[in-house]
Amino acid sequence: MSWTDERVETLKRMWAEGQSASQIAKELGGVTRNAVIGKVHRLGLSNRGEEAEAAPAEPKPAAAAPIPEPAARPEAAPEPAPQPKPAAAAAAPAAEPAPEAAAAAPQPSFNRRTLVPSGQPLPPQPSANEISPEALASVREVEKRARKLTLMELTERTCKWPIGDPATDKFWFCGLPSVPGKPYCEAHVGVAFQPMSSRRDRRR
DNA sequence: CCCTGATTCGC
DNA sequence: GCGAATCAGG
Repeated sequence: MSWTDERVETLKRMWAEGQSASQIAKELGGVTRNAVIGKVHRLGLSNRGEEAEAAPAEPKPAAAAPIPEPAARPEAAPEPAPQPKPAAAAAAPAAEPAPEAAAAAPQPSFNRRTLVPSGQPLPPQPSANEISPEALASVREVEKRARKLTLMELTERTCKWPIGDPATDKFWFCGLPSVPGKPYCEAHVGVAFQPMSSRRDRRR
């Protein structure tokens, strides 16, 4: 790979957006973050964040903008794999396209309980649905050991299951090691990805 | 450990 | 010019 005009432009754009060198490298492909950093320096645009600070009230949308929305909702699950326990297999993750919609998380500053739509609000409470008792017990147990990370501290390998009430300061993310390829830890994957079945709403 | 960017230096 | 290796830090 070489630094074609197009690639350099992408580099500049992403760097200006506050993307990290590794993220840019991943996006470009064929280069490492070192290459990106090296290029950045050679282009002389190291000092990022200084001037040119036009509008981005939030330069870093936390990588892949997680924005978890658990709540047993298979249809909207990030992974189109309703399978409960696919059993460890294919160790090779293969090239992940990583669509990264980068739709800069709207992340409105959680004001008073005003928000929280009526649809799928607080996922922390695995409540209502019929989830295996073991899974529920596991979640409640694991939530006690949650690392209590903030949105910014989440990475591709930390559980993004929200715990607590977003309307209060008693809110954080699980943060335990996530299952490779999944956004949640073992326990939360168990309640997040339901086999889809049951729960046919009775006429209504 | 995971991740950042910064610098060096052989190619 | 390039970027792996390395450094320095969170």
